[in-house]
Amino acid sequence: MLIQTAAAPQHVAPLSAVHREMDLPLVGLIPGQVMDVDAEEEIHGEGEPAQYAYRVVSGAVRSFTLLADGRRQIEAFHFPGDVFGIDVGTLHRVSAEAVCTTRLLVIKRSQIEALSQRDCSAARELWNWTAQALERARAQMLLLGRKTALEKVASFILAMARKDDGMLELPMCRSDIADYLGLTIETVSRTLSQLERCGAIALPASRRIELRSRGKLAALTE
Amino acid sequence: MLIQTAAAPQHVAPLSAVHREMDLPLVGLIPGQVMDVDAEEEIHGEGEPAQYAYRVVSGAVRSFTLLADGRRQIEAFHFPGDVFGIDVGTLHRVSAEAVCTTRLLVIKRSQIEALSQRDCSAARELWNWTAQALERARAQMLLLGRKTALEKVASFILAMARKDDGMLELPMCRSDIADYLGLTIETVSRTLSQLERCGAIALPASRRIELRSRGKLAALTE
DNA sequence: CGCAGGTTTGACTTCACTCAATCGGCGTGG
DNA sequence: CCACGCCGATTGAGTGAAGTCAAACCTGCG
Repeated sequence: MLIQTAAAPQHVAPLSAVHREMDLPLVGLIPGQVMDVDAEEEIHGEGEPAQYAYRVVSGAVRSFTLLADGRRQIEAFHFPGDVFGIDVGTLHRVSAEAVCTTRLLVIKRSQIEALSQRDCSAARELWNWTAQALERARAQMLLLGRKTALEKVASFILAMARKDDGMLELPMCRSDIADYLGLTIETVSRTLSQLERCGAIALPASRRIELRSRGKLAALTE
Repeated sequence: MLIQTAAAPQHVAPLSAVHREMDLPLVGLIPGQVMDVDAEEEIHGEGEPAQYAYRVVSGAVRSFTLLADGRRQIEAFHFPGDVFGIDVGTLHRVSAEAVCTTRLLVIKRSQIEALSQRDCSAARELWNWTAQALERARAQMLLLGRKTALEKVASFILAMARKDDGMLELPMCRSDIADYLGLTIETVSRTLSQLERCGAIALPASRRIELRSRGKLAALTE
């Protein structure tokens, strides 16, 4: 992390009130602090005390859980605007790492707690974030349990291309994609090549995907 | 459903205040109504307006989503005490059906809304239910994406045996288990037979599982 | 008793995994 | 500027875990 390497997030620079308000409606009532993390750096670990919650300003974050032998399931990627790390108990139930150089807003859990006890609309916003995460988790369960490799990769591309159109730049490597989709890197790679061959996408660079036919992709999504 | 067959849940009998309070701390402030549903009956459908939330009194419920071609992923089973059907938006994002004859407490969504705007602790409880569902969804994502058939079935048995010890009676059929674990009924059946052969469980009837060695099961869970 | 549904088992197939080799882009150093 | 090495990505060959299709088996019920 920027400036200091201590385990706990360090204050870097308070954001201007205007900027903060734009980025954090409601939860923005709490004075968040900016934190910069390098690529691959851990933000919080599974089982650690949940002292902070986070909002992505720029960059990307992966939340994941591990099995004893190291198999990894990435639960979600978090992009600018997304909130993560709000767990109900006192411990984080997943680990989170920066996928690339990432800037975060850090919010003290104790302040969230205090606010949500005073302000029902803040409590409601907390609920909203968790419900949104649940909604995504449900879609991911359907993908993991019932879709083929082709459908998984097509769904992934369409989900990542929500905002952009035509071209998208992936911040994560193949093994991140594989662990998100419940596949191996080889299968991800083969499937992307297959999508390129059939004209659905183009792959000008390994982390750049050009959408050639949204229709073909959508048809494969089932 | 009992008494009437209309799509909307029907009032049956108000529960005594004491009983209601025991079953529904906080959300119990709202006068819930009892509803009985038959096995296989739909409770709410995906995309329907979310007029009600539910709490299981007795029986079992499955929440699931479908792909266009009918492939099904069961997101969760709900047992006595569990709350389901609290979605944030105005529409249910999953379908719910009774696994067997089931008694539910039904709560009007509008009343939940109203209460959560007045009472921060009620809002917090709503958040809690959703967060609990998310927690389970995360564990299920790890299972679906990264566990083998043997690990999936062993995990399932251990999760179902949380309360009971030694013997457990499953309310659901093999295809429900298969759609919950991301497997086929044949694989579930074969895997159960395998667990019986290796002495981890006994299967005196198709829906009855006797735990013979929790250790062996746990070892297979990874 | 016989049917119907769910379940188990068997034989075979296939999709995705494993292992291994090769490719390609990028940064470093000669 | 080019050569080298590194690391992630791609591709290929072969394997294996789970799926498909199909038959047999319970078990409860009319």
